[in-house]
Amino acid sequence: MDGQTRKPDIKPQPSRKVRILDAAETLLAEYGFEAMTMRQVAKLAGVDIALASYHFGSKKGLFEAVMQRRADVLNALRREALSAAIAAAAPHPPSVEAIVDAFLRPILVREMTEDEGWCHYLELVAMVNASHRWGAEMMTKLFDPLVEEFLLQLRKVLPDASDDNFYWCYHFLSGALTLTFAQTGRIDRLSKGACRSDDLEGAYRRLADFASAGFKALCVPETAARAAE
Amino acid sequence: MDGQTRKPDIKPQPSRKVRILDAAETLLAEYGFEAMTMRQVAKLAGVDIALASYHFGSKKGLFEAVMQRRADVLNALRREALSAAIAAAAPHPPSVEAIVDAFLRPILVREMTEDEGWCHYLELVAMVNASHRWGAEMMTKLFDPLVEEFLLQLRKVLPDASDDNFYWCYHFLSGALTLTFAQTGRIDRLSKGACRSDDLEGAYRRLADFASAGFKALCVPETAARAAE
DNA sequence: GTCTATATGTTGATAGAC
DNA sequence: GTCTATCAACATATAGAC
Repeated sequence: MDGQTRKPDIKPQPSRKVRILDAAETLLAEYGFEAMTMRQVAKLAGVDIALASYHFGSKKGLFEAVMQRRADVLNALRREALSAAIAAAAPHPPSVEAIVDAFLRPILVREMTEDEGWCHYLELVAMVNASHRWGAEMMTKLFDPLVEEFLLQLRKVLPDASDDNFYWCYHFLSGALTLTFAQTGRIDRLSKGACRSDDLEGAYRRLADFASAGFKALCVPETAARAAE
Repeated sequence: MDGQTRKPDIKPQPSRKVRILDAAETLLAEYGFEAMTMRQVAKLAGVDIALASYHFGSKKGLFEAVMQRRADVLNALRREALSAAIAAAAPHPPSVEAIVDAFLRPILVREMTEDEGWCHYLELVAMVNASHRWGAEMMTKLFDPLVEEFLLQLRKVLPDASDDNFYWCYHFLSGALTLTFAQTGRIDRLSKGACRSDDLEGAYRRLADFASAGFKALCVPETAARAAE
């Protein structure tokens, strides 16, 4: 696992390959895929321009590697959180709130909120999700397999929801989620300082309540009927 | 108003300036700001490459002109819808549902759902909203003045909401809204055909219910307390 | 694995004729 | 207003030395 001489006291600098990924992540979040240049990446990573092509084949390949890297981590954390929610509620299925919480909370783990790299990644996910060009394909590939596991659990506590209401609710949650964690700073201006984009903990808590209420309003017939009064 | 010879039976071709705006709108939605080239714009508009610079100064100027054009139209329609909702409910303030409806419904007017240009514009708004680079500045400038009028009305029926809950709710609505009308096609895949991205009418109806329920859950103390049980 | 050097193409912008 | 011609800068990608 560690073929190097010995682990120094000071945190060793990441490998060049990792530095390229980090640099690309930062620049993709800031400028988007087309505006980011391989030259910028090489410069920020402190390596030669040709090395990125060597490791990732092409600019597109580098982009995909950046997207995949943390998607794997996030999916693992979410899967874990979902399993824990199921175990905690057994033998009953977990509540809507518990499932939504398991979906959202992993984004808040210490490692993420304190790692600048994760912030850049979440900005990037928001751009990709909203993008006509990559939105469907990339988000589907990266996240939807696990999303389907969450929806399967949600189905058990929302058995009477129609398919379309059910999926649209997830879609609304996805839009609110990606925009919120992109931390664009718009809400800071609109609220004149009452809300801060970087208050991820506060945003998470409110989004969980907001989305849970939305799911119930559309996916629980009794609630839906009452709302229509 | 019409300095040309006579209005022909066939719809006259728009002016070159308008054709440039239309072309840029299409290409911006498809490729994003940096990836779109002035050459593509000129080719699609059927004009010379230099004309876009002549009319709009620069690529950035063209981008801003595209964003502004339909924002003005949408804001006018929304202002009208809000006034109508206030008039209909007078002397009471309109309900949460009525205000949210006035905010969302203008996007559905016939002219919009049938005009391909509007679809491109809405894709573009989703990208800008999620963009760290332009999100805060551009959305604030284009849309937030009118958003504040809507929030002022919402305040009247949600007097006990805390400022932060209130603004976060709008933010969630904004994310769900822009992603939904971007029609990225992701939901089509996830739902295996049960939902269609281009079902704007259905999406609007569900989003109105979803967001109204969310607002009430977070901004009505009684509801919020009950939700916490 | 890493870098130098370079091939080959495209970009945004503008000066100036009409 | 509209177009032709052109520029300097910059892009991705790769061949080949180390």
